[in-house]
Amino acid sequence: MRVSIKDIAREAQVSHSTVSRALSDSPLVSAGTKARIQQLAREMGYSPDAQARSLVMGRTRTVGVVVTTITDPFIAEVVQSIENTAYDYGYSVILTSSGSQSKREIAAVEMLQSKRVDGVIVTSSRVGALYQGLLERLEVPIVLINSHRRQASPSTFSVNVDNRHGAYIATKYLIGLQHRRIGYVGGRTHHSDDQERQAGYCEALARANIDFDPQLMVPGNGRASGGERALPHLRVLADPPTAVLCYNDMTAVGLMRAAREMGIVVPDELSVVGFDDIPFASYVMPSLTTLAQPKAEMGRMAMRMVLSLIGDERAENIDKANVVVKGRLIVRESSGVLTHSGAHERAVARNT
Amino acid sequence: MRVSIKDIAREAQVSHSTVSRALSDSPLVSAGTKARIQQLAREMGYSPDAQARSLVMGRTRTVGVVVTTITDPFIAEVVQSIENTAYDYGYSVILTSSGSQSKREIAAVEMLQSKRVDGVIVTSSRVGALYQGLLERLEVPIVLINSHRRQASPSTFSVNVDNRHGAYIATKYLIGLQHRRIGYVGGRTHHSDDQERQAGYCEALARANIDFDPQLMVPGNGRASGGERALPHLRVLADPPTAVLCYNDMTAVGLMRAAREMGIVVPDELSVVGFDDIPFASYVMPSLTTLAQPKAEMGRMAMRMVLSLIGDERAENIDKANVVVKGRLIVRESSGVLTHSGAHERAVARNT
DNA sequence: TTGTAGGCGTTATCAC
DNA sequence: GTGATAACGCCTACAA
Repeated sequence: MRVSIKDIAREAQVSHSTVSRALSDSPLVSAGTKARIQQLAREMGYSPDAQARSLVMGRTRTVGVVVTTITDPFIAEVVQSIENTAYDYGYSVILTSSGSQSKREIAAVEMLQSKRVDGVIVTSSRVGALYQGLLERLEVPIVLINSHRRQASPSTFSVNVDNRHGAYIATKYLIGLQHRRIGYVGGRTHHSDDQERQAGYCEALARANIDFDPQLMVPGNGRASGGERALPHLRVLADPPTAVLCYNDMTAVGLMRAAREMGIVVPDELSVVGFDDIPFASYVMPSLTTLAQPKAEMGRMAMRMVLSLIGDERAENIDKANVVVKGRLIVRESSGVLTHSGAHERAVARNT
Repeated sequence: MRVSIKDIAREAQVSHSTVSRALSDSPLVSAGTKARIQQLAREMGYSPDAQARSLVMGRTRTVGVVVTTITDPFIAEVVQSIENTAYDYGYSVILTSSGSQSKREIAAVEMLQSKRVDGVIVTSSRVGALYQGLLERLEVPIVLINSHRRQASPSTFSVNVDNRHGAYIATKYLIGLQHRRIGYVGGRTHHSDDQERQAGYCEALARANIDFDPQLMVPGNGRASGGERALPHLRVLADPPTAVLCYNDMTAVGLMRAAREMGIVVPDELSVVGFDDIPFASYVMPSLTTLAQPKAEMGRMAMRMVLSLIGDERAENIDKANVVVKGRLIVRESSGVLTHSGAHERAVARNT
């Protein structure tokens, strides 16, 4: 049988309210009985029932985290940071994944509502009108990480990477390496982050007086297969690109795989730059130059923003706003100065 | 204000018990009032309070999942499968990560106990005596995935990959490719899964009448850095290995990176085999031959085993046991038949 | 300093 | 069929 404060009360010959006070370290209990009760509670293996407490307190100290899939390495890092931060503040995390299916999005929101979470964090989703409406009906703070949404709302805030800036920096870097024919392989079209990255890419070209060539911009899908399929479209051009910026690292990885199969040497013949800096970016070969998103920081900020919106004093100095954080370029091996040497010479040279 | 069954009762001019019955679709309510109440509940935006319900029902329909870190791609896949299965059965998941710190392990168990989870799944942890004792005090079913534990206990079951068999298969495969000098780069020493994989490796050698050479077995740490550091130790040997089995994929990836830096061509000069089949195994270059663990199946089994142990009728046909599942070898590019050709010829040949 | 009583939102057991 | 009433485990006025 599970032991409750009543059981302790009986054992200690006091009322259950005294036990409750003693266990919450209230000053309204004599030091003696307090110590005695706390000791007893330990001995009896008492564990407070969070549900009963929440029922009367009106707070669960629980947040819901909604992801598309936790197997996405970017999302996993963000979630890890959310969980760590939640732990620091005495909160726990209910994890739900939607697989981008609206049926599961709906189920997730309903379940989080029934569980009476104090706040919700949504990561990397396209938040449709229906979904957003659902979320807002929860009447708890909502923080969206890298998620596009229709419109602002009083209780919904966001933490986003500066997509435009990131793509701008990355493209500018490639231009600095003398590249003039720079491709862009996108994510899913109509996703706002893809569009923003496109915009940053175009802006960098424009500032360097490089004509934008729509042929150099091909769509992907945010996964490796997108990059893999994109490369042939670029190589078939009369004047193919010498460098490619990819929507994200997985796209870049797929593109590099295609390059290898086509016998194109990266970075000698083609520079490749990704976006995200997933852990694997440094382990692919060649290792991937990429625009790193501050994933841990974003998770931490989102969690603290939720706390702040809930009214937790410990996080009151946190911005309650739509925060935009800047990424930074991490230069690795997949990018290099434009050269005119062929692959063959290079490969031989490397092995002598 | 949040709407409760009392609010609906007032509005519908019935007692709150009738509302409760109507909403749970009890046959003890007339079809008319039932429909009326359900309609009203929808209009008023009613959401049942899971905590209040759990309080009286004695079940939360929630399971706790304890991981070391969700950023481990193997763990992420397992957790995703757990979450999917939980969703299928109407359960939700509380995620906690311990970072292998006993302080956080303790906190996690306490929190899960307070939250009154119906069961717990622990992934890829070394479950120390203290930790296991703590878990068992929860008095709920516990299922360990790939986690070593001291001893059996009535409510604690496990789902494990057959480490010995997996390493045996992988090593046998390399022997079949004519390799005779085969190295093994371990995980953290004293982890039982590492020891079991070692045993499988040794067994395969023994059956092929290949002498076991302790010099060919070097420790790692389960991460890329372990593989990276291990390779030099192997190459410095008088008779270095022509193939290496690694404790896991990350170790293999690190080892391949070291190989590249040392100018060793995989698989021409060195065959590399991993263990796990993390998603990236197929994207590293060369792609990694590895022993795949059935991650989705393991997550699903663990979750269903919990349900079965809880007494959920829908999962009653599930084994309540210490299940061992077999992995299967996935041959990719990082392994090949032993040859005596040098790197130079090969590399040139490839680029012509 | 301690005890009594009420209530949080449910479900369940009785009567009627 | 429906409605009181109690109970789940906890917190918190209010009373003593």
